Parts: sequence; structure tokens; C-alpha cells
Amino acid sequence: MNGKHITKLGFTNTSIGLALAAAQLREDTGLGRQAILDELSAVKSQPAAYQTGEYAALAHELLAQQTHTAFHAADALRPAALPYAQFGAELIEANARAQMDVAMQLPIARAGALMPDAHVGYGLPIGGVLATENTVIPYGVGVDIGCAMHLSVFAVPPEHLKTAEALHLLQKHTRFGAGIGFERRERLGHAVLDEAAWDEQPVLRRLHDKAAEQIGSSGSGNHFAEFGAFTLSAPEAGLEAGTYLALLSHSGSRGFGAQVAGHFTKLAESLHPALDTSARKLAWLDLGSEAGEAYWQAMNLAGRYALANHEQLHARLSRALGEVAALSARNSHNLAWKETVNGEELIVHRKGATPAAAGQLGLIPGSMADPGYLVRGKGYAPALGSASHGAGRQLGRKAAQAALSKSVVSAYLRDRGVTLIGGGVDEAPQAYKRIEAVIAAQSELVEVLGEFRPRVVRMDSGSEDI
DNA sequence: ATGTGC
Repeated sequence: MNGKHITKLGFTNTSIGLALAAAQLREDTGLGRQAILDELSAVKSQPAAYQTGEYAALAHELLAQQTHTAFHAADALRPAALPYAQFGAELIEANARAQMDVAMQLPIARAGALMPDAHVGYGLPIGGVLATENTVIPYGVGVDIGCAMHLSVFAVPPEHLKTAEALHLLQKHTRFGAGIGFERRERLGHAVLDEAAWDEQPVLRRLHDKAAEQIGSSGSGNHFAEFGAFTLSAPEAGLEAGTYLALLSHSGSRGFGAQVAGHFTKLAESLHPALDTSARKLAWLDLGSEAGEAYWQAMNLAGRYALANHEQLHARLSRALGEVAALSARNSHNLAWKETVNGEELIVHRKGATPAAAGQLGLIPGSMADPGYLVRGKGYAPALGSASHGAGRQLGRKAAQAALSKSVVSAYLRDRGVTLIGGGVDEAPQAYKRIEAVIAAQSELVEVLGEFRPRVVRMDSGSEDI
């Protein structure tokens, strides 16, 4: 018995040595060569039946190889990306497109689209829409699960609220920054904190107290709360056309959602060790698996929690104003939904994309000093019923810090009559694409109903205030 | 995006 006999049976790599060792043990019992080769052949075709005895080590190696091969086959990328529509392609950088191309090579991908505010993100680009079959990609949703917009329009003129008072109200009723929450005696309860789901997963149970502490707060980066003038161009939901005082906010699921995202993306990566490195951050979870179900539950809880954050912010400020919103709208723009796409039920991931089904209201902000828009979706199929979630960055954070200064940002704000609390150069209006161009690039996707012009804005301080 | 890590 030698290596030649073994390789002839089709054993490779580590299994050759293990087969030889097992054959030696069988020879020691007096068994003949042909009988041993027959046994080896049987072990090779049915390793699961030989997990004990002389062939155990070989059988385990063969089983491991089988599993590995299966992983490779199931995770192999398509040789070419599936086609997808891009809106405002001239506004989208090549590296964001390259990321989308990788996503469209995933074996689970079915359809996709790139919005005009698209730019590079982890895994799926921001402004990317991706439909998959019975699977969910944690980084196809993003770190800030459920990040959302909320607008309250009050039936009073914008001048009703003086700048000094707006500053005071924002300072008093909003909280910004990583790790920030409300002081215990200031906290408001919310039904979302009493949901049964918190007790159904260790990761959720562990995060409940943090969620209770941070509810009603806003984060860092591009999150904001701002008072401004909202102009409605035609009557809508009982409100006459005109210009009104309004409150617009952008916030997500805070530390809770970020921890959920981190937990499940790590889990997804561990389940797809064979996935090509270019797609590592697009590792998915099967919705038929326990892990997939757990993510779906956690993601939707984080989505409801993010909306509850906005509800509390708007409730505090409306109450302080003594006004009730005459018109309000809100939408999540980092989430996955079960939707019918071309007659098939798929999981539609929107990572920095506004749901824009026919008739659906959505909010697309510009920057700290540029207009934001209330839009109505047109349910445009090539966009998978989506629109942009904002203007999108044209300069990354570091590039913005290097290219811009406090003085050019201050001048931009002054020219537009915007007063800012906090904010950093990395969030400068000049770091963003021109919202007018981004809106113009999606006329097939949404209809503009109204325009919000920011007047008094609060953001996190970042590294340095402007 | 988040008060922290392949």
C-alpha cells in the first residue's frame, strides 16, 4: 500500500496521509490490500458512516472538505454583475458604482438600483438599493439601522418663532452626540421600550437600558434637528398652500442599532468564510435560519425605535411651542422590507434610500444650509420604488476637513441666514452634492410637494464647532 | 453611524 493507491481513489491533500495511516491500522489487523482499498472507497463515498473506528480521522477530514466545498459553491460570486439602473449617473463616483457592481454579483442578488446621492459605504454603497431572495445583508441595511427623517409643519408663519427662542428650544429639548442620552429625570417612556422582543434575544436584552437612556436623542455625523420655513406648493392633507414654520429631524437607532448591526454582521461573516474578500462586508443571513430571523426581529425593533426617537423629539418641541403639527411626514431610509418586485417577493434593502412607492410621502434633506424636500413617490420600477435619501457626499469627512475651513462654512451659512449650534467642517454644505441637481436627477422617481429651508440648526459638535 | 477595535 502506498500513496499511489490512495491518490488513484481520488484522495487529495490532507486526506492522503490520513487514508494511508488508516490503511496501515487495517493492515495491522491482517486485512488484505484490495479489501482495504474497497473500505477506503466506501469511506470516501459515505464518510458520515465512518465517524468512529480506524477511519474516524479520515472521515472527519472528508466531511470538513465537503462542507467547505459546499460553502464555496453557495457563496461564489456571479461572473458578471446583474444589470441595474443608475439615476444621475454623472453625479455618482466610479468607486460607488464598483461597490454596487460587487453587490450585483452576489448569488443572492436579484435586482438593484443606484440613487443619485450614492457614495461609498461599508458593503453596499450609501444610496444603494438591493433586492435579494429570502436573505438579508446586515451591511445592506447599514450601521445606523432604521435611520429616518421626520417633518412637522405647524399652521403658523415661520416668523412666529424668533431665532433666539428656536436656539433655546433646541438646546433644551434635544441631545446630540455619540454616547449621549437623556438625564434620568428627563426621560420619557415609549411603547417600543415595552415590546416583548427585548426579552427574546440576549443581544436585545443587553441593549434595553442603553435604548431607554438614549430614546429621544439624536446622534452625531449628519444627524440634525432644525427649525425652518416650509413652503407647500399645493394643498396637501388639509393644509393650504403657503409658507409655514416647520421642524425637520434626522436621526437613527443610536447605540442600540449600531450594536445590533455589529453583532449580526460579524455573525453573517462567520457563516460565509468562503465569500470573496471584495464582498466580505456583504455577508448575508438566510431568513429561514435562526440567525436570519433574529436579525429580522432586531432590525425591525431598531427601525421602530428610531421612529420613536423622532416622535419624542417632535413631541417635546411641539409641546414647548404650544403647537400641534398640521402636517407631518416621516420615513426610514436605512432598512430592509419584504416587497414584491416584478411579481416575486424579495427582500429590498435600502441603505440611504427613501421608499418611494406610488403615493408614498418621503423627505429628502439637502445639508445644514440647503433646502430639503417633501416628495411623493411614483413607484418607479427600475428604481425599485426608491429615491435618494439626501444630497449625498461629494467630499469624504477627511477630504472635507482638508479642503474647507470654518470661515467658508460660516460665510455659506451667513449668506443663507442659517444659525447653527454645533456642526463640524466635515458636515459643511460644500461637502455635499448640490441638492437641486440630485432632485432633478430623480424626476421619474418622485414628485416634489414642498420645500423646507433651514433657519436654526442643531447638530453634534463633531471634532470642532463652526 | 457608534463612545471602540483583525
